[in-house]
Amino acid sequence: MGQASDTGAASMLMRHLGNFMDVTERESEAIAAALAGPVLAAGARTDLMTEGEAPRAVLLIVSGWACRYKMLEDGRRQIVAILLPGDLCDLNNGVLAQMDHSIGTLTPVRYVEISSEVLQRLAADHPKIGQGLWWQLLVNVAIQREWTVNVGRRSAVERIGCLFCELLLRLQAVGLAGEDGYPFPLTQTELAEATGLTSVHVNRTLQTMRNSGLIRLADRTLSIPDLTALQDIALFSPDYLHLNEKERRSGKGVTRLGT
Amino acid sequence: MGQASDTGAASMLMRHLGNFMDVTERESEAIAAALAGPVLAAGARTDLMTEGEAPRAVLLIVSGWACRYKMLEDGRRQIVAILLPGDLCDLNNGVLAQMDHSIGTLTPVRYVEISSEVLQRLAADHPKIGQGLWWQLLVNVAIQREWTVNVGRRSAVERIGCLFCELLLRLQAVGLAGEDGYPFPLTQTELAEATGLTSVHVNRTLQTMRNSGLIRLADRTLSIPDLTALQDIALFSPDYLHLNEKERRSGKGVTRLGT
DNA sequence: TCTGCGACTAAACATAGATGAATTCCTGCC
DNA sequence: GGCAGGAATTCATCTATGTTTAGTCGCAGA
Repeated sequence: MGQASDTGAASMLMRHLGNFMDVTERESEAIAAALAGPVLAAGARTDLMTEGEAPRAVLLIVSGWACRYKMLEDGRRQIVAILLPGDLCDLNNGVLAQMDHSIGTLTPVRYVEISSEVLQRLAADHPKIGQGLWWQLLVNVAIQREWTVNVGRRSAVERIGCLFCELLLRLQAVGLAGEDGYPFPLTQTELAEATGLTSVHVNRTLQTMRNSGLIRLADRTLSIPDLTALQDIALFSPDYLHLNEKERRSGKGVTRLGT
Repeated sequence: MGQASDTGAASMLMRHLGNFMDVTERESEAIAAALAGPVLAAGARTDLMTEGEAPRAVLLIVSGWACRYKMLEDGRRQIVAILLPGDLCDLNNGVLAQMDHSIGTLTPVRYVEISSEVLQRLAADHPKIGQGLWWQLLVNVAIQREWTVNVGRRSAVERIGCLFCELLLRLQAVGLAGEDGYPFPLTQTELAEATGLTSVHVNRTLQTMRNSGLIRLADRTLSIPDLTALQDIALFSPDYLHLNEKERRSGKGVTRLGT
């Protein structure tokens, strides 16, 4: 924090990949070179890509929050993913001709656009980075599955609780959350769109959660006094985020207890 | 149908990839070689892979239906994807150490296991096949997103309607569905687990849909007398299946009207 | 200072869908 | 040919969540 270089595009991506692999000097230079393009900026609530368009490039979120969303003809909107700094969208390889969903910002966002070719070359020249990108993609799919479970089978408190836990871990993974809380920019309406509820019911549910001391949420800041309690109530299990692959692969994978 | 070779592992995969690319003689031989392993069989309702395990290999469904599912601690189950013949599961590249969901059969299934290395070599030697595998993966992610919308924002009729439409198109894409119907092996309980409903409510909803003539479903066979009507009622749009990429890429992409 | 807008809150009412239990219908199996 | 167990069906009841409406607050612009 504080130092300008820490919040650059390359270092943001490296922070994220750092959860999967150790990045060597050489690799870090290659990443910096690949992300040399200009950092672009977009205001809150604007589309970075729109359903139906041809995907132009791969987007790397540098700061701010964005989301993937789909709309039904009659206006119902579902946010299907939240994109945080360090997240790479649409590792498309030029395969799909048309976006089947939109990408929109939730807050003001800084981002860079990377061409598929540059990324492909990066992955080819540095296999470990290639694996890292692959890891990001697979984790995103895993998150998408978990979201399906979330809206399909969980109650309102559970849905919101799980989302809060997921975001805490993901933000911590890129150094953007404290021990037990983080800035939470979503409006209740957007929270509703992400959880498959209505804003009214989200409001009701947040009140309950506040009253029972599960969360504190005010002034766009969320804090979770007792993470274990929230995880238990929400039936949240962090496995699907695959945040510990590095340790596991490096052989010390024996440390797991119980399960 | 009928000829044995038509239902082999290689030809099943090629049927699927055929929606994305034209497969040359050379490529088809390479695919056949890569899938030379034995065809395995599993009964209905058994796990091919279980949450928590290390993924052994990539699975190619040759015949029968399977699914991905996740269970909550208290027993609630959500089916997050349906796997049909020609589908490749867990293009994992050896990156993730642990399955975050299970893969189970719905009917008796014949399948082959392919090692990541073999697939990687296949993709490296035949870039177009590599793209085809990439396409499969991206479409699966797109389907997953659509399922999130489905359970998050759609009503019971819409959810079931959309699922029926999706399966029709996907089965037609591998030559396993007729013009307006297909064998439908799921029980109402499983249908409920896939749509985020209860079996009782699925039953009610199916009655309604039958009575209004939208579908016929009996003897494990579904038929859709008026696909357009069902699509309209369910707010189904097939874009996310990306079944027309071949035409679109080959330049005649100008044929689209309206939109 | 006034006005308008969006976020949040709140309460009353409506309903889609869940729950639980009972009955019937198949289908495979002995 | 009878039986067992799962699947489908139906009913009655309940509740979590949606809908509607309205009020408050803070902030931005005129």
